Amino acid sequence: MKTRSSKAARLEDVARLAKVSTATVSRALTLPHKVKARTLERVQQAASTLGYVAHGAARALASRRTHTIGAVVPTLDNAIFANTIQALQRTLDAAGYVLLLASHEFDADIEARVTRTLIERGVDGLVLLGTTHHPDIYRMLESHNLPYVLTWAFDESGNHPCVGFDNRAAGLCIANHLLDLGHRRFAMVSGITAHNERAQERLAGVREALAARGIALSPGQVVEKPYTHTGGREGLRVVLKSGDSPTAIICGNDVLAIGAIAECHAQGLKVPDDVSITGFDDMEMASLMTPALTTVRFPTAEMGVYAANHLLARLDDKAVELRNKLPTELIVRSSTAAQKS
Amino acid sequence: MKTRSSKAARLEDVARLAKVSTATVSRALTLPHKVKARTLERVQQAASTLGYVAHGAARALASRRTHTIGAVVPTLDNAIFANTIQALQRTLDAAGYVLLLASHEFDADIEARVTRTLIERGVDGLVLLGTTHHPDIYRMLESHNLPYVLTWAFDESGNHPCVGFDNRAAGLCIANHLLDLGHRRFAMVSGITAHNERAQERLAGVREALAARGIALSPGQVVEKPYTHTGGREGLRVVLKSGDSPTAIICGNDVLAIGAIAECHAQGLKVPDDVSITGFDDMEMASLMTPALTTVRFPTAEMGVYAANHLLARLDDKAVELRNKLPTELIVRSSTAAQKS
DNA sequence: ATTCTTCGTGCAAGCGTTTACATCGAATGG
DNA sequence: CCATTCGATGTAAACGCTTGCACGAAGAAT
Repeated sequence: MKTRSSKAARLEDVARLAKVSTATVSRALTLPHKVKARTLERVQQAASTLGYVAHGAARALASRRTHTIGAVVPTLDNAIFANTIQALQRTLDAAGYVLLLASHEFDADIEARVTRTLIERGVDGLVLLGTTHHPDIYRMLESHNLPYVLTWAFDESGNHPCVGFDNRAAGLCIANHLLDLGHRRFAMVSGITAHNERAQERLAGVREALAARGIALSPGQVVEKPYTHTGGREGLRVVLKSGDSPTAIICGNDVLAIGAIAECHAQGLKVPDDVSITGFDDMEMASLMTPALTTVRFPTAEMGVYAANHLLARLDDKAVELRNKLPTELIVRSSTAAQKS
Repeated sequence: MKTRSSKAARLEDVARLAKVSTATVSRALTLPHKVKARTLERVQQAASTLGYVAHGAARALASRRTHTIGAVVPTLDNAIFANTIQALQRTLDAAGYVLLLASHEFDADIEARVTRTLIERGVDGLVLLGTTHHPDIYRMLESHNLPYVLTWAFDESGNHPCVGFDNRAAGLCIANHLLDLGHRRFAMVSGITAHNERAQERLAGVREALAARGIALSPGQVVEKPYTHTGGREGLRVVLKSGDSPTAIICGNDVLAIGAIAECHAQGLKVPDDVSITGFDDMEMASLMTPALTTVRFPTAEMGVYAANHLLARLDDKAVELRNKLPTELIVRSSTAAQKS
């Protein structure tokens, strides 16, 4: 309350102080090479003494660009998408763009609502996660002619720009690893598969690998739980109770696996001596825990970088490939072991 | 490219279709009770058939409100601030506000830059983390007359609205716990204290508790590392090499502690038999690991909720208390034990 | 010198909303 | 019945910036 900052400075105030027109100030601030060096200096001086901060809304309205990219992710609760978001952030920031983030807790209606909010906020482009989305979302994207890119899944239909990996192959891969170790009694603590093709695909991949060796997963051997530590603990309890006493438990991601291992410890089960446990993702924690987690590494950061660059290129009217499938990698650590006789 | 959505619909288009003025459409959409039921219905019908999405920038320019709150946090890399952000998000969302998030990786200049960007984006309010900020930041806040609130620290000076807790008391508390267990040889793997009063205060609290029992922390017994798992591992190696063979190692937060424990395992040290380790925060992971982590619980989610409500109240011209100090709690688990012999 | 460019700048028309204020018809009160 | 009030709607002026266009000056080409 010391200074009587009656009002924040506007472009006009800067113009007056620098003795030029508002047009020149605008150009000096956004296209510095378009004004003479001396003028530029005067304007910058004026702007700085007034503490001028541009009015984004006015700018957006006039220029029809917000330099904002929106991202809609299922959750911010845990670290699952942290790498991707972080990489997205950094890459956009380096290009002068800001990331607007929204989450929907795996609810399709909320997803549609927050996506709409982002569009309303005027994002120049949108990053979506997965391929399964409310039809309204695709409708809005189209009617606003908004660049977007799907991540964390590869759209086989070819209808959408995307950067992802093969979730099914990942499922195949981890199941084969366990089969090769001699395991024959399996259970899976999957994520919720409804409206989530990533979870569906991983489960399908697991089933496919097992089927190839003549093993089927009965309903009692598959349990769906939210991607939380608690989900992992509960899931483990359920499959243990089912009575098939599995020797290998495939979890839908690392978070579930961490919960499952914690529950094993709580129940006095040794991992991997009594039971092998796997995850998906290879978040940092996977390598730090005891036992360290066997998992499939996903290209989380790469997807963020690619998504950002893809959007930036399109906003710059540059040509870009529309789809990008990145590799995954089996990471064998100490939470899996050969089945003992 | 199927539909020739030449342009997104504007207010005027809706007005024409509903046979009313743009003013009425605007009112129907934002103050439904101000228009007659029949008109309202016509407008809604028209808006929906046109797939109308309001133009946020135009709206913001005219109404001088963006319904956006900005938050500037040190990092999104790990889960440290996840709870607070999540709670903030949810609370704002419930009130029709959107959260705009930015991070600065513990760099004061970047912090000033992104804060400026947020203000430029027209946030109606700002959530900052900690009390130590670039003077430019406080200057901009004032000149724009922007409501803000500091979190994760309690501003003893009383100059700033804040919601936080006593970091020094937390340090005192954990150190006393270890002293009570009989430990006398200490080390601390602190976060980077530069420009970070939270880290400074925790360290100061620890020093104070030790001093009360006649123990001092020599320079070799304190190492500063970034708040990462890797930082924890490296920090542990350093204090181990210092030759004082501490029996208790206080880490600056849970992330550091998790890294430190992983490094202990890697080196064949038993926790807590050979060395006791503690964190700060009580993130979910702390209770899941083996051994489960002794730590001080911070009111992370509560701060998010409070910060949101504080800002919402001020934006609504309601009275609110300006400062709120929340309690912390010592959580004793199995990473600490009495010092043997 | 004269004409043609090029460069730097100013003028002013939007950009799509919101919101005082004006207007008008209907309801109310005397 | 007339005056008054009130509720619903329309009119039009902002909101603060960008940008196409026009213009004059200075340099380049002839």
